[in-house]
Amino acid sequence: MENNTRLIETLIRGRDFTKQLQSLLQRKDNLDGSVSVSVLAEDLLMEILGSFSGGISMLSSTVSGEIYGFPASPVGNLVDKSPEEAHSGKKPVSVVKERRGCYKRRRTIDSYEKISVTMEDGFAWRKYGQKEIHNSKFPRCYFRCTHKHGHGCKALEQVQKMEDGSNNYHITYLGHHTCPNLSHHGVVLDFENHPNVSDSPSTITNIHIDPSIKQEVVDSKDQSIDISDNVSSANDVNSSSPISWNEVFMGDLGSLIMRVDNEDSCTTSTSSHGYLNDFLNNDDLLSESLLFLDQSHG
DNA sequence: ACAATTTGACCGGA
DNA sequence: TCCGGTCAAATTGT
Repeated sequence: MENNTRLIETLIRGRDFTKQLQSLLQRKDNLDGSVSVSVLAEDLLMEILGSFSGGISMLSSTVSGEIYGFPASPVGNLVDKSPEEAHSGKKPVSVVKERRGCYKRRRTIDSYEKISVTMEDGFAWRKYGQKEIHNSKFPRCYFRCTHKHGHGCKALEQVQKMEDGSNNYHITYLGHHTCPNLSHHGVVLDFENHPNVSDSPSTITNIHIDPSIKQEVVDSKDQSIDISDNVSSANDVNSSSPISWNEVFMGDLGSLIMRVDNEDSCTTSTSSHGYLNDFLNNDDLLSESLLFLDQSHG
């Protein structure tokens, strides 16, 4: 219960920071020089991301501590290897046996997907695996946050090249960054025109999200996603589905901001800013999102 | 020397 | 048993 209070406080903090960022970005519209503004915005973004990540990880740790849990010392004893074992490519049986049950497969919660022209997203990722996927032309690459050890950050990323002939990547994010220094490695807000969104003078370009991005929450197999449909409809103002609150929480805030900005740049008739404003101004929606989080983790 | 990546084996859910 | 996610030794890069 005390945790819930802390969680709410944390999320409210995040909302307040987002309000500040919003007014900052609005102020930016009236300014031509945006260097100091973008620095401020970057700091605010860090605060926001920290608040949301903190709240989410609080919830994760209290409700389902094992979701992302890895055992502290999963590895078998390699010191006892005989010289023969050490030189053969094969691992000794004892080592293999001690690895049994050494990790738990994560559930497919706290994930969201997006399509992007680049794998670069401002976070520092380290590749830890690659797999050929059945019936897929391209392998899937597995990344974890570089700060997994330093800060215990449990964020994971899966990247697979799309088979539709484009050079887009299908990126799945699992978990949230809890490392504190995320945006200093490339998530920089600048407000120069992006070639693909030249209509908007206030486009955040250095977060790698393309205007065609459409993100979805995926928490069950039944919610299969036709990526190509989503990409095509993302630029269709009439079919563009409203962002939902679970998307707000499941996605990273950079994507959220890009999406809002993107729809703005597409001069959609329905003000997508409304969704952000709703979140910023409506305490009921905050409670609603908390309820959603509670359910999704239960 | 240390960090990052590659790659084949292991693991568990379906 | 299959398939995809993860581990960790070996290899490569800085």
